[in-house]
Amino acid sequence: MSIVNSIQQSVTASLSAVFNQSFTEKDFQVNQTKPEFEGDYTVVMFSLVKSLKLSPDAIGNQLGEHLTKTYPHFFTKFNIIKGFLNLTIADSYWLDFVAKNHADSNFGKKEKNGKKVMVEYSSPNTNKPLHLGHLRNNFLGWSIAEILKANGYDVVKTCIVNDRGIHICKSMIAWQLFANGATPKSTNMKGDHFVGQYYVKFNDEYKKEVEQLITAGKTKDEAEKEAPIMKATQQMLLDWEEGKPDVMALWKEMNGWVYEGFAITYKRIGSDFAKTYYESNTYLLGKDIVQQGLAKKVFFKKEDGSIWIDLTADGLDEKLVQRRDGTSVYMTQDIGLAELKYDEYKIDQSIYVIGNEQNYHMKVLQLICKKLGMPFADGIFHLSYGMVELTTGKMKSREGTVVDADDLVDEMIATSKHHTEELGKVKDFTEAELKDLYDTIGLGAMKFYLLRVDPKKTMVFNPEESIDFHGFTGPFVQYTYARIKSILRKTTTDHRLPVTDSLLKLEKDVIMVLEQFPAAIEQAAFEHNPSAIAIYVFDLAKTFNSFYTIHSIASAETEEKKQLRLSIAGMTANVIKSSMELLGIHVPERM
RNA sequence: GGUCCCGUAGUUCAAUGGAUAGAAUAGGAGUUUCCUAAACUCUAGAUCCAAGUUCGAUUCUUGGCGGGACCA
Repeated sequence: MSIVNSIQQSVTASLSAVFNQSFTEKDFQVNQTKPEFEGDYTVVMFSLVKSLKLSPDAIGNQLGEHLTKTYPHFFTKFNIIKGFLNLTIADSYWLDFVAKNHADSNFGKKEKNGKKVMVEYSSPNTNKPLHLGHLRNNFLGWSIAEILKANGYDVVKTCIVNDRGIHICKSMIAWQLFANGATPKSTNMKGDHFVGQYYVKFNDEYKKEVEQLITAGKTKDEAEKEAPIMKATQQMLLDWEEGKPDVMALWKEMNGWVYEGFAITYKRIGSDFAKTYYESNTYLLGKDIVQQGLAKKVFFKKEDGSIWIDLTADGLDEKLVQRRDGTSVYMTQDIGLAELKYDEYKIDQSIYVIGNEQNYHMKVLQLICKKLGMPFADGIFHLSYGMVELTTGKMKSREGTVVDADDLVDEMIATSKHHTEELGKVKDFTEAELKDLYDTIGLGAMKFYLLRVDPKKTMVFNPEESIDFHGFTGPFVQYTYARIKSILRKTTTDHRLPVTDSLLKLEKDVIMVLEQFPAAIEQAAFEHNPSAIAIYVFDLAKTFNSFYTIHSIASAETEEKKQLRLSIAGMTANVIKSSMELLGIHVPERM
């Protein structure tokens, strides 16, 4: 049980004993005591004033007396300041905590709870390479999956690849027109970048054609519709839907190139999927659901034959679920895919890691599923994340300000290499060890930078800050880990020695943070928020750094102190490693 | 036009309705005969505005102002 839970229990028990009224842990708050006051944890009295009809200080006094008398091995001291009851926890409690948990590399993780959750993330289009925004998505998805695993869930990671549609045909047409048969191999390019070129080429050409038509006297609307390259693209989409062999062959070949490129990027950044869905296989799903919905009168048909759902009673609009020509829309496919996922994996929860521009869409999706009585409807959760902007504003592909994922990873790793060489601490490493270290630090910095912010919030990507290795960064935490490992290598641990010393302030500070790790994991899962872990582990590393710069571990005052500090250090290393793993970040033994 | 999200030090980010709003970075001043200075210590600096609810509001409500997204 966590310390906060223990305090809540004893306080509820003491309250009923002293005041002869029953309370629950929700009737009062337990916080960590602010550093400027004496004590470890604080119970706030104000919320009890009304029901007890006593002053906060009077309640605090009686409660404090009772607690220290009843649980002398847990609470040693108390003081009351302005309605806050500050409690000091016995050193023996903290020492016991370290003794029990310091060697447990699974500390903080929960037993399996028998529930299964799916995390859909990444979900790229096959017409261009991944960019900075995708990185936030990938890191979030991976991390939330790990966090849920640590909370006892079985996790199925999935990806839906947007591999069909007009935008895919655009790069195909441009390739046909301009490539002269070039391939990624012949041009020595990564496949996704190669195909992305033609998507850009399409837009350039389209723009030219539209301008020409406008100069020839067409209106903007007409020009946009009549531009030959656009008409060719639309024809190609129709051909694709009919399964015309040459179009299918080109489509398969170009998507294949993209997948080869994606595979390299995914491997580097550590994304993986238990199952990949392809839109080309799922885009026809959901059509029968439309019919069911009509029969259940959840949907209605308009005069032109199009099918809608009326969500005005829920504060939303009417939403189209099938066009008048009988073709389905994104919403319908998404309902179909949601059902497919449920049928295939029998999941209790389905998390979608998708940007916040789809908030409305996802709200409607869940609402429709509920109205259709889908058994999985309540389990749908949209992990909505904010856009990544640049210091100069938004990323715009048309203005060429999109930060490419591969370039960024290269740059981060190059910077970590440069920095490491400058410091010259690992000159004895082999080539392979060095490469590994550069990857660890570079990717660590990047992942930490993107995960340390609350997912819901729009964040600003500052290139200079992102490659900073000082302060609130991945390398800072990694460095603390490496330092601990270095100390552990140079000392010998003897766990048979009794640990009976009392605690110094800085020792206790570290132990208190360590004790909060399980709570941090729970919070991160509850909020679907990896930044809770990033903030936690940074706090731990910082607290540990302050501790061990003042108190030597290897040459501690006594052998007992040394063993205690080694236990604290070892446990800190374990928890740092576990935390960073939850963020998808490796930690180096040396750096 | 409708719906939703966001405004906190110069900058980037924290803060289940709780004490004097925390960090990082940039600025200023220091720390190495001692476990890796990618570190540590000290210093200065902020809640968009106006009402309301509350013992207590960055947090909740309403109205402004500013920024963003989505739906047509």
